[in-house]
Amino acid sequence: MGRQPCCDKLGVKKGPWTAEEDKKLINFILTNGQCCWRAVPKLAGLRRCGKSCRLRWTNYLRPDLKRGLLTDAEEQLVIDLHARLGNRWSKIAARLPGRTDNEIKNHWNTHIKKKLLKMGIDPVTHEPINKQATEDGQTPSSHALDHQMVDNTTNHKSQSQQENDGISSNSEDNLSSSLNENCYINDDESRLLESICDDNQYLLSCLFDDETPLVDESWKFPSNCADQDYNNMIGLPSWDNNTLLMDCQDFGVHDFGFDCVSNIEMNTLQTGNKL
DNA sequence: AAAGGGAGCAACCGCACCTTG
DNA sequence: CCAAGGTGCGGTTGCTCCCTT
Repeated sequence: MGRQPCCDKLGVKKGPWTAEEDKKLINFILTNGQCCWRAVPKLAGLRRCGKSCRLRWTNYLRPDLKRGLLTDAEEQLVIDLHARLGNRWSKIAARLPGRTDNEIKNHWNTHIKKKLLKMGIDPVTHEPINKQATEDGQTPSSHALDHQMVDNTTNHKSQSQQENDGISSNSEDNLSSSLNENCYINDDESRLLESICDDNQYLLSCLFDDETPLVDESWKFPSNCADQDYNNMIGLPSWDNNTLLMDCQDFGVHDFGFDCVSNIEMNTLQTGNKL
């Protein structure tokens, strides 16, 4: 079909974002909200591709992002979800509030993969490597069957269509019911989830509260202790059931009564914006 | 102290899906 | 129904930092 490039390649800057560019993007999003990424660079005065702006915002500038290494509980959750969902990082990220698909993907490739290999577990199939070798050509275990199911939805490009038809949403978004009622989970996994639960009640509630995508949930700044601390840290007041974005769309940045942008910049700079 | 290599991470690329006219 | 534009996702690249020699 010969699609046009997403942006005019000429005069479009690439590479690491500068603090100035970040500031412009944050200011624009907080003032106008997220809409029409293609138009964002022009309106925000950035010589960047709209895609690049979206990526920068969703992965690094969003005020609800957690930074730093994944906790043990988060890591366990990623492993468990990866066993079920495969490399569908966005789906996995949706169940880890404040984490992005890119971050999880990177963490998986750099840390978890190695960890699993060290433990003798195949990071692709989540089967013990030795066991795999002996079971080659034999009837797959129930867990391996899980992966077949996962792979069937992961690898076929019609997967999102299935989701739209409500097929995949049964296997993913209703993960909780799958976990509890279907043979998706064995005793070991059940115990694992329980341990995750003990470690991080919030994460578990996210895992089993599937009605609302967590990526949206994470915008809400719930008033539990951890989030309160986080809000304080980045200088946000605590709001109940309001999304930051909605507020940002309704009011200009300065209507917040605090310098949100500079706080976010601080957050960004503190967390390794290498410039 | 300097060089080389590896690890980690930010960002880009290309493809596929979704939406709209 | 089809084509084109917009968006999101996963894979990959390349830069930077840190550790080892």
